[in-house]
Amino acid sequence: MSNQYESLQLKNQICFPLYAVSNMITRKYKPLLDELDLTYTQYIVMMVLWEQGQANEKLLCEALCLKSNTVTPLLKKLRDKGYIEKSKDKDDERNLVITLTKAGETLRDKALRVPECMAKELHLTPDEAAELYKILYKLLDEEKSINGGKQK
Amino acid sequence: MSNQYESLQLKNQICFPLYAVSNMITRKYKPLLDELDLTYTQYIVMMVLWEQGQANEKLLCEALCLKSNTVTPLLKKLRDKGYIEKSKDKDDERNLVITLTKAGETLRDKALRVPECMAKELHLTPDEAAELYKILYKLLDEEKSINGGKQK
DNA sequence: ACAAATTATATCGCACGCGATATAATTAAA
DNA sequence: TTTAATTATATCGCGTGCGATATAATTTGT
Repeated sequence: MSNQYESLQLKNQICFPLYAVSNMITRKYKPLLDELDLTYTQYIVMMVLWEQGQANEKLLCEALCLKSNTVTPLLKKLRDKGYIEKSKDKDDERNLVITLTKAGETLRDKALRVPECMAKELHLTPDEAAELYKILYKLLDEEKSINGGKQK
Repeated sequence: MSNQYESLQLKNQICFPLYAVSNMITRKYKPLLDELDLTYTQYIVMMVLWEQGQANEKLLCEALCLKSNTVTPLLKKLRDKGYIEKSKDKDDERNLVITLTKAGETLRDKALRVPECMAKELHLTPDEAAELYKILYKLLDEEKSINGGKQK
C-alpha cells in the first residue's frame, strides 16, 4: 500500500544509514583511541602527519574535508597533549608548519593496532569493502570537483 | 614502495570516507532544511513521527540509532518550534507520547521536496545506491544484533 | 610603491553525539 | 508489602563540525 509520502520514509533514505553508520564507527573507535589519548578526529589528523611528516593547516583541511574552524582547535588540543608542534618552515620562514614531536612519532607504533582491530569489528567481505570504498570516493571526488570549480 | 605503516594511511581506510561523506551530506542538507527551520537530526526525528503518527522517546532512539542524551534536547527544540507535543498516552495515561502539532503535520508537505533535491545532488546510479544501501544496513543490523544480545 | 584583493588562520556561537551520571517511575522479588 | 532491580527520561560536560565573521599576511594591480 503506497502513499504519496513514501519518499519521506526513513527506510527509503540513503543518507540516513550513512549518518547512522558514521556515528556507529566513531563509537567503535572510541575504546581503541582512548588508549592513545586521541579522539577520532584527532586520530585522522595524526594519520596525515604520520604519512606526510609535516603539513600546514590548509593541507590538513583539504585532506580531511574539514574547515579551519574545526581543525584549528584540534591542533591546539594535539599541541597541549604534546603530540605536535607549530613552527616556522625552515625553507620558508614565513610559513607555519605543523610537525610531530617525539611523542607524536612514538604514538605511531601504538596506533598500528587500531586499523587492525577495526577491520575485525567491521565484518565486510573484501568485495563489499571495495565496493563501498569506490562509491564513497565517487561521492567525495564529485564534491571536490564542484568546490574546486567554485573557487575560481 | 610499501612500508610497515601502510595500514595507517588515510587512503587505506574505509571509515574515513564514510565519515567524510556523512559530513558532506549534512552540509548538503543544510540549505534545504533551513527552509523548514529544521536541522538534519531534527528532520529525521520528524520523519519517524510523520510515518508513525506518534512515538515515545525510546522508539525514536532506536529508530535513529541515537541515545536519549541526544534525543531529549532535540525534542525540546522541536517543541519550542511548535512542531511536536508531549502528552499522556490516551490508552495508557502513565506513558509519555510525542505527537505532531498541526504545524508539524503541515510541514510534511513542504518536506516532500527535500528527498527529491537530495537525490539530484547525489549522482549515484540505481545500482550504486542499492549496493551502498545493502552494505550500510548490513553494518547497522550487525551492530543492532550485538547490542540486542548485550542487553539480556 | 601602495591600495585592493586574495589567502591562511583564528574566533564566536550554535547544534549535535555521547559517556557518565542522576532521577523518577515501574516492575520484580523476598 | 517493602525493598531491590529495571526502565525511561533527563542533566552535565566535553569534543566536534560548521556558518559567519575577524584578523593578519601575502599577492596583485596600477
